[in-house]
Amino acid sequence: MIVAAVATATGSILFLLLVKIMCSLSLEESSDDDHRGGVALKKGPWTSEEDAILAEYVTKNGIGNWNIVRQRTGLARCGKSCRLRWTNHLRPDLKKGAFTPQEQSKIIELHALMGNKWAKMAQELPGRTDNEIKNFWNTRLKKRRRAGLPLYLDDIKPLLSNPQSSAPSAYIQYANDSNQAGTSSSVPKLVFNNFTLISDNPSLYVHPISEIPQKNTFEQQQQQQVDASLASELPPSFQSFDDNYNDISRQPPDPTETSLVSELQPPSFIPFDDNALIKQQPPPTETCYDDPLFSRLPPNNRHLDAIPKILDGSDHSSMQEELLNSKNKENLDPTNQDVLYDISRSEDYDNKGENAFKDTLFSIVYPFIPPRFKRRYNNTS
DNA sequence: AACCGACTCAACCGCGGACGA
DNA sequence: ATCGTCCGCGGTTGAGTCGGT
Repeated sequence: MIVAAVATATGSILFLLLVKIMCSLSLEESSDDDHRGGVALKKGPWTSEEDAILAEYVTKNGIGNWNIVRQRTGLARCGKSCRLRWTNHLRPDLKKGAFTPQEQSKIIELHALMGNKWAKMAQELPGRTDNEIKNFWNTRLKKRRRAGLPLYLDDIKPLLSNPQSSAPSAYIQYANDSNQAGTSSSVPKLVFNNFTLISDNPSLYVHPISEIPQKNTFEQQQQQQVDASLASELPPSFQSFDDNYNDISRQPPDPTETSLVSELQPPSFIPFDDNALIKQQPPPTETCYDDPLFSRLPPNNRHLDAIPKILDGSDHSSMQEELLNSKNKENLDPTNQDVLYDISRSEDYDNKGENAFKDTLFSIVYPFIPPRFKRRYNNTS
């Protein structure tokens, strides 16, 4: 009997303790909100009536102390839900509709600088919410990952602030820079030395190896038929390289190589989307080539180290030598030369190894790889 | 017309920082 | 120093929509 009474009392105490703990937990915001003050709180989409109540309250009382909104208005919504609804939908300064191309470019640029800092990014895009930006980015991320496309110039992003690079393609400008005085922004700005984004063309990225066209047999046959007519339309860099290559190796071509000529055509892409860029400064003059600091190709030629990674590794030294001696390296786009220069001088190159920059390097260097090496790449990939 | 998968986006969740008692 | 509350952030979910079959 006594034992039973003790057991009952102990059980009651434990029960009361449990109830107390449950009650205290229900008052914490993190577990919020379903039953605050004994009233079941509503979840899910807001109705226009709820919107009107909340908007009227905020208009009269201003924002802040969201948890008393329910008490004052009778809304069956928690404070967090009210704040979210106001900031993301009811604020009068919100911009509705899809992101403009300018805004998309800005988001891409900001994400390259600060990562998933949606709220910070939203500060740079007036009228846009962090939620909108986050959704936009995640959608874009999903699409481009599926397509095997890079998100931005990711591989060279670490270079942008590389203090050792004396001739960077771009740098990060902070709000307290002298020439930024007067701006209220606290977010650093990405500044390109020689180029600026055309705002309605957000497709600025380096094409990865995966975008190099992989022709099937039928397409190869078709390609062979049109190769001759296309040859005269090749970009100058390809034509001049082929001329140069022919100058170097005048011996009769190997018949097996001849059959592969159509595979050796330059890829149908431009290493950089030139349409996305406007040149602000004229290309460097020829005298630049003589200046080791501003060599049109990286002086230490580290970019060439990435190439054997893609090839079979047996003949890369001769290919490097050929590339180095190639007269037409002047045809390399000045911007790409800057990128290569930065990459070759980057500490990140040492830290991450060549794989981190492989795609970027290869897309730039590809047009300058002799055809026979391209064939080797095609066979081994 | 029905179904299905992809996509969009509003809303929720959990966490952590700030701040006052 | 500790606790409770508020607030904001980033990640995730799920309902609705759209387009293709």
